[in-house]
Amino acid sequence: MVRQKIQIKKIDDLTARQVTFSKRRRGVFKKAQELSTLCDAEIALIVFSATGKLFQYSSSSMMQLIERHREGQAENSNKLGQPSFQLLENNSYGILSKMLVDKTRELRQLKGEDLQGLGLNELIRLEKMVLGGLNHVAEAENDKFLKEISLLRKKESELMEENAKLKQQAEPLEMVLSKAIHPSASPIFLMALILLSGWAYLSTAEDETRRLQPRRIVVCFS
Amino acid sequence: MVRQKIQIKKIDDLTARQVTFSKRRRGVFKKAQELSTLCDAEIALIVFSATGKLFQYSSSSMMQLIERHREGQAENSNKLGQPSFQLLENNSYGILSKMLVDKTRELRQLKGEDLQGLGLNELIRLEKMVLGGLNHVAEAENDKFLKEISLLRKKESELMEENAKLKQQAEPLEMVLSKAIHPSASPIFLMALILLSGWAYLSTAEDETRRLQPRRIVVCFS
DNA sequence: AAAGCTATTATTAGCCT
DNA sequence: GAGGCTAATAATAGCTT
Repeated sequence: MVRQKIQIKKIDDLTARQVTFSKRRRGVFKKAQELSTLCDAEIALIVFSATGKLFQYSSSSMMQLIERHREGQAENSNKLGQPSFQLLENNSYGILSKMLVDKTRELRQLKGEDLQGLGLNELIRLEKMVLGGLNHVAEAENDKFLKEISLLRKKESELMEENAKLKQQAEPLEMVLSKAIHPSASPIFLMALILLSGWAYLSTAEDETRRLQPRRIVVCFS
Repeated sequence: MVRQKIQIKKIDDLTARQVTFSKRRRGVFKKAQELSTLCDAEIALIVFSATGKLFQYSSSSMMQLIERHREGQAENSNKLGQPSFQLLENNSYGILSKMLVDKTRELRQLKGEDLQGLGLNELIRLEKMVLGGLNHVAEAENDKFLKEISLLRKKESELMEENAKLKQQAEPLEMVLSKAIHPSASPIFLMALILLSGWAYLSTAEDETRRLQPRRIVVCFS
């Protein structure tokens, strides 16, 4: 921004990084305050330095703003109002249950998003026609763009896969909890499930590809 | 700050206030992001417009940052969770424990990735110098690229936040497990709780639509 | 209402003390 | 390290479309 333009990436030199942190932190806080005053907005700004020190600004009460933010986030949630949800809300598993509901909603929204390309290939071809072989800079740039996009898409795909895995891990817990607190669950019934599940897990977990197609299990007790 | 210096007080004209809000909001968010990237700081920024609309930015997970802020404020360093985790690793709850360990490792690797830009701005400027104003196609293409990249980065950020949230779900799981080793808990009940999780997973994972409506189970003993 | 355009002010990177 | 300086970039107020 000054004597020389800098690129926005982590500053290597520790001293320079600390100086920049101190200067820019003041700048951001000032901008936040100005925005709040000029436009009658409510703002909360929390900054942790790399060393873990906390700096904060809020136009009114930080707690109030955080609470309002939490409410705003949860605003869209209750459509899955499962019967078990009501049951869980007033007991010790309420927090966990609520988190699961929120997560489920977010995943549904995520899946609804359109992840397709935007006709980039068409534009690339058109550009090549116009430029011929003369513009090497543009081509290098395109490569850079395409690599970045490819990287981001790969990352996105990995993240979605991870999300799916995490989701699969988490959801059984919800079911477990709702069942676990049911007063009529018999210890013998649960023991039977222990035997079932232990065997089923061991017999499928060794192979990732089999996990999504568990063996069909037939168990007879006599 | 421009054509004429303004004083920092609430802007009277509604339209002007909205325009300024939109412009300056972008500015503050950009500054926050730059500070986070340049100085390796963790930042959460929550903005409510005068009309109550929520805008937010966070360098990692908003929930994590708010939680960290709350802890920092309370100054209650309770360091819970770690002891119980340690305990779990060597006991009979190995399956669940292993799932947690794996997930934690994956998330740590994910966080270690470098998500910074790749000097695209440098290339863009160079291209503009070479092409002058003649090549409108290339500029349209760049916009397209940049929008795609921006979209992907936004998506990536959302996914990472989601992952962080999913990770946080696991923490209650730890609490469940720490309760599991509480002397007053029934071993049979807790074993059932844990292993049923594995069973429920296997019995529903094959079908996305059935996941929230697990199969009805009938077990007969005689 | 939203997007683009400058003239101006605001911010700040690299130095220096 | 903290604070000050200044050239240079970044942000943006007031317009226009």
